[in-house]
Amino acid sequence: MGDTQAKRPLRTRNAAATRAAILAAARTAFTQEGYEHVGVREIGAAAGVDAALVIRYFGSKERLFAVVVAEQFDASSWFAGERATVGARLAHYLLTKETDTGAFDPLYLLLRSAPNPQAAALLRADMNTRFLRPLADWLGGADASVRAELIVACLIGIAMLREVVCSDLLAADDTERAIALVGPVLQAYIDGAVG
Amino acid sequence: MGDTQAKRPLRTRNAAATRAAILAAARTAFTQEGYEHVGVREIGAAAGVDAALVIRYFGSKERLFAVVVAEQFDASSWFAGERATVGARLAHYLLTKETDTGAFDPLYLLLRSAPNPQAAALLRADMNTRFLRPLADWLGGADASVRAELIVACLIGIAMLREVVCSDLLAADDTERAIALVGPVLQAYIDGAVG
DNA sequence: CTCGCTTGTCAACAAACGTTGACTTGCTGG
DNA sequence: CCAGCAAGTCAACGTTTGTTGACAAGCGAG
Repeated sequence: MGDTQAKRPLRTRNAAATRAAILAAARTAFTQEGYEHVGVREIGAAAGVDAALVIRYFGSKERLFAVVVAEQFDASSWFAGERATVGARLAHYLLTKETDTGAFDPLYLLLRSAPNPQAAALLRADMNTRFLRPLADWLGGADASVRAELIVACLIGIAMLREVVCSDLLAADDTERAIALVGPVLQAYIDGAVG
Repeated sequence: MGDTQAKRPLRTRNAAATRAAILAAARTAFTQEGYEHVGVREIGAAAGVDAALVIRYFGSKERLFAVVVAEQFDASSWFAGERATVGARLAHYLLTKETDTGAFDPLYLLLRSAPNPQAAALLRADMNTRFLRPLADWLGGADASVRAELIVACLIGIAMLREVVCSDLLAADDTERAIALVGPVLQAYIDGAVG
């Protein structure tokens, strides 16, 4: 966050390290601001590098975004541990996570970049192959794919609500109540105990 | 959709009618493509008018968007009729609605324009005052505002999933199953019968 | 009929964008 | 030690964007 100066090398010449720095900067920026609101100049500056180098290393902004998406889309960390408590833990994570942190979260990457058609195409592909499909396999049972989608829809919707309509509701006071309301629903989808 | 010619007046001089035409064009365009992917030139062309006139009538693109949002954000049509069947009807509407139609839907306006900070601020305000608050009042009971938010989150999430991840899942075959799974959850939030 | 206000168009603006090619700088193998 | 290639910078391009001010045209009142 502090290395915006460009004169002193600031890092010994190393293609791999520079590439990694660009990728890390892009990951943070895309997650926080979305595909279209991040410029390659901004990414370059955050990595302590000229914007042209970003293009030279990744071909285009779109391909850089594709690398970021492919690199980090992963559902396995979310749906792990004891199955009976996944719903509650997921609800807790969703509703207590700080929204303004730079930590990567595929959910925020998705909802902040979805309106762009090119970004949406990339997100669509990885969302299906790396998230929904594994989740459906993990769920098993009847209507596994539909249940997987509804779980993801629930996650996206809550993240979206916290992101866009953040001010008034879902305030700190109601967080516990919200967790108590969301958890069982998620768990019902996981167990296939609805309908 | 067909009146793109600009030479012949095509409409008698009428400020009110022209303003309405611009507003209608903006409504459709913003809903289908989102705030940032619509240019004032595009809106003007759809209304059979020069882009400069759009600005002269509404001050700026942002204010035009604000008018569109304020004009149409309304929850009352969704949460009407027999209370016991609202969940099922809502689920059916959500999952069978054609996504590519030009029909206005505040949900799509929201999720396609949310990444833009200025648009998000406007959406946030109207979402709260014109949607969540009335819905919470209509719901009543314990945790009304939290339940209202979770209902909206569910709607947004499903719309988002259909919009972004449209290809593989939530296909036509599974629609009935999805409706059967979503309806009861929404109804439970409406009745306050969760947790 | 004609004056004058309203309605509308046109050309141009400054800024930002991704991208490109030519240039300079630094490390390293022989 | 120095040639050569890799790593990085710089200036510029062509578009596209929202917005502006000056100008043309139409309609109603007198």
